[in-house]
Amino acid sequence: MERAARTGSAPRSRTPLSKGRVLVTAVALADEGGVDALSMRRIAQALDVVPMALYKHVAHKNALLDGMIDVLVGEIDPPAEGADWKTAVRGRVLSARRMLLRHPWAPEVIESRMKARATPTPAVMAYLDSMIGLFRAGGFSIALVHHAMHVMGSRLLGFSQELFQDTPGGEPDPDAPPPEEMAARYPHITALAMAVAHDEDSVVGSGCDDQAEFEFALDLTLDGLERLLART
Amino acid sequence: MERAARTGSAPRSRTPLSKGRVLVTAVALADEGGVDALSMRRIAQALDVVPMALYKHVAHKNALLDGMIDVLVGEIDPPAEGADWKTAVRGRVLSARRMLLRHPWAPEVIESRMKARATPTPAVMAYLDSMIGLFRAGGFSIALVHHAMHVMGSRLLGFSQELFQDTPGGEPDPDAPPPEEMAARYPHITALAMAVAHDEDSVVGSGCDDQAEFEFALDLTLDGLERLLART
DNA sequence: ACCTGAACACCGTTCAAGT
DNA sequence: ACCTGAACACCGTTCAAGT
Repeated sequence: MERAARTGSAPRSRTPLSKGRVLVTAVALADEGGVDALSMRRIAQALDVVPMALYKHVAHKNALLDGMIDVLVGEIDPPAEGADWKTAVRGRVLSARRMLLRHPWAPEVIESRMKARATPTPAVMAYLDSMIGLFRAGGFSIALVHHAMHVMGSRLLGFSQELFQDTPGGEPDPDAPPPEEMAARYPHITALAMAVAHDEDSVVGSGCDDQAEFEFALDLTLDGLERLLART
Repeated sequence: MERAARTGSAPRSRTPLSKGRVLVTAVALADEGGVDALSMRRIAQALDVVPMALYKHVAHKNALLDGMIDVLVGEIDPPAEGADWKTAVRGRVLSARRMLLRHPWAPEVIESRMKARATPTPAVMAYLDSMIGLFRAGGFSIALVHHAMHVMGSRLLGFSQELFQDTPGGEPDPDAPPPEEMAARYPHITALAMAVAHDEDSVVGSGCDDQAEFEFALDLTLDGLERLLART
């Protein structure tokens, strides 16, 4: 009877393997368990396939990571039509940030893969090209767009790049100093943390609105660029 | 005679192992071969020690990475004395950037470790505390420093966060499209790249001065903050 | 010709056996 | 009590044996 259950049909998943299915599965696994827990063997297992079958669709693990980046970039909204450059860029960056919040492992992977590659992945190239197009349509000279791209940097992909999250989580530090010693050793950080906590009448513990701060930083940057544009 | 050579002295390196030696060796290995090639076993080999000996000085590999970050942050110059806030912050960020250029693997490690930890590593905490102190001494209100920290983000540690380096290197892309197709597919990037290449009479190939662009972006940010400060 | 199991050369870390 | 070799449970990827 075991035999009957297995005869006449594919022994594994019915839908055939494809690069797209591999990538989407890999992204889902990374979302669940982080990128450290992502292995070729685990992806294969999730797809109910032998590990070596993956190598028909991705050359090696780095190529898989590149493909995953492109899946993510594909989630960024296209630019708003008919909007001025500033709102178009702003909206797109905020869309990129929403994507990053869904995939917290993305910055690390993008950071490592972008540095290893001679040229960005195709989807990133297309995204950057379209972004440059938005600036150009807004009246930026080539030289000024070049500056703008450097100024925006990875913020274009929604990187918030905080050095420390005001809303802490993650591994509790075993040898973290007690609060009173913290206050003595890092007086300025402590003062800031306390002020922020009391500042707003927010329900959440930290009192720091990350989204608002991101937009604040983004707007400061865009305002700076706008000022440069007006000067020419 | 082999026997004589080995008796009466430690069979391996004479200087005793210490956390500092482990960390410095790990940083050196990462500088040479990148962080992917860094393993506990390889560090042990470089120190002429059995792998397990490392675990007396670092709890596990993540703790080692944290320690390496602190070594790097220790390389950042202390703030200039007697300078106004803007030059003090500017100088320090540029020092951080010089550090990052010496350790290209750093952003990836910082990115991944900072996200995993509830609180930054001790050296990063001290650095941020001192940075906040610079702003405060310059007359920034607590609320404004908070904004400033979000605006500066990981630029404080010298992250240049380019999405693509104008001076390409790294793995050549096997399935990269030929130049003429590149131009058709990414017209804006191509136009920008060509303009930048011809623009300056630089000796280097690319024509993009990364250092100048970094300072440009940094100054735009600092100017924006200065404007906010003046408004209060 | 295609697919895949076993094998290779690595990992980080545990643990028990040695001194 | 300390140190360490062997072992465990994983990796990514090669390769030869199977169909």
